[in-house]
Amino acid sequence: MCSAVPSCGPLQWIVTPNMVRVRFAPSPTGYLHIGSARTFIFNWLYARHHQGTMILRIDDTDVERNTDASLQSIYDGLRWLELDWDEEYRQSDRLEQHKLAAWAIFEAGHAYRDFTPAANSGEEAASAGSSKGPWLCNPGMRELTLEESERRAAAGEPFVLRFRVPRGAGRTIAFPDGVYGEQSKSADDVEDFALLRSNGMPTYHMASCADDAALRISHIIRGQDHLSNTFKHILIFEALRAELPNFAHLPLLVAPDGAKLSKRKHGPVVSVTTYRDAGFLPHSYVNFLCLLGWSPKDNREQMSRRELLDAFSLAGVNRSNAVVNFSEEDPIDPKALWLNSQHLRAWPVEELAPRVKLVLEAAGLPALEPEEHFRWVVDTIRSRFFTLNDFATKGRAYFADDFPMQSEALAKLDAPQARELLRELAPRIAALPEFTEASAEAALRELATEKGVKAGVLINGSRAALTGQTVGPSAFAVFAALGRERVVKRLSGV
RNA sequence: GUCCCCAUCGUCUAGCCCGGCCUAGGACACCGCCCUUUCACGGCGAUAACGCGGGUUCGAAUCCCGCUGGGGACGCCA
Repeated sequence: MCSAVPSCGPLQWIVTPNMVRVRFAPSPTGYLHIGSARTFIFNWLYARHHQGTMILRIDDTDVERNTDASLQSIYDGLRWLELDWDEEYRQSDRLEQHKLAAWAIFEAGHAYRDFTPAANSGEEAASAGSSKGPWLCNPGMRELTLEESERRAAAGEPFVLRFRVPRGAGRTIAFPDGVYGEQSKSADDVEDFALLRSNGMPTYHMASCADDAALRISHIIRGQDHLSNTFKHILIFEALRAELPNFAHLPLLVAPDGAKLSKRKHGPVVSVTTYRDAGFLPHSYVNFLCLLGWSPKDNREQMSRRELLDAFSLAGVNRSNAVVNFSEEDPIDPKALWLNSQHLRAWPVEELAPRVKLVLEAAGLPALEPEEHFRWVVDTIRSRFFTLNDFATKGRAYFADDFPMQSEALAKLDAPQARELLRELAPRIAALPEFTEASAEAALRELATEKGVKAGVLINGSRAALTGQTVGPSAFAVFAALGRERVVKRLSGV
């Protein structure tokens, strides 16, 4: 099992079987994004597969943009997906350690104060996109003597603390990526990034690395958008004299136009709540997300949680971005829907029933009594449904007396004699000594024979009259599902 | 612009590392047929891809180079 994971050597595996520690570190600045959810899932799968520890770390250092609602949406989303974690941290609780770490880097000579006013720095950054070439550092600041730096700081001049990237020495920063393989970049191409802002607060790079080191994260598994940041992070780990974690980057989830999924551009398709509200089974959505950028390599698609856990490995993660196939008209990826229908059919009915009940409740519909009967109905109608919501919409006639009549159903009833025959069937059903699928069928066929019509007229007519639809289970199963009282009432009312 | 990454059916992917078993496999969607006195499920079938150009080789989807295309990073955001 271990051989599939290059970053986990056999010796390490034998000696310290429990040392895998991974983390998911969202910033609470928006609702839970499906890309973030997928990152959580891959980390979680990795942790659980290796009997490791899953850590949730809230990266809330951006005080301006943090919201409680967003934090809540992260918890809600993860809980809905039935995902769990073993340890939880709040980055803001660890501010002092991050600052200390930054100053330790300064003390060691790997950082310097940059007194360039924020506005100028911003202009530099803005113009870096033009023909002037990449921005590496603000002029003059790297070379400031320690004395002058101390003097200006003591005088109260604001500054940002920047990492002094080793340059001009031909230094190459390299690391093996668990997904992308050997990575390397010349230090000459890495800019002097900030460690502390002018208000003294640590930046993301600083806080993140300090925490990853302090929490002894063994594997950093995150989106590919961090691949180029990793070179900076390695520099920080080194300056901190911390052991380097293993890195693995995940291909990004993109829109059909190839662009990174974003809340602004793509709206609700990026929020996990959309899929919850659409009536997805949590596990089926997890399953779908797993298939975006990962494959068990053996053609399996519909997989249980156990199967996912057993099959997961970084070796199965591919390198190209995955398109979430949605459109303006339909925000849901057809494959996600199909996968959901498969799980809906395969799920043990006793576990499915309570979920259906919740959906019915939300739609103001009562579940059926007794429980045994309710389960039987759920089981007989589910093979035509794709989401939980379908039980309340397409399946409304099974739970309520007010349901829409489709035009196709109306057409069946308008067939010659159809209404008369159905109205005649009603008292016969009512008079049955025992009401079962079989007895109802016998009564119906008897009537058809008496009147010399094809049984199909009555069978299809009944389904139409009873459910308002031409789509559905065997008409006799519909009889049994509705119960004698409703059947008689609906038939006589055509 | 600089740096990094990626490139198989419309979409998700297998195959690529360790060239030949690939006239490129599976799945979704679409279409057709079978099953079904309905519809769905299920079964069967059809359409559909190795971005381009050079090498290397007896042989390349697989290895090398270039091009093109796409993505990402380049903030006192995370």
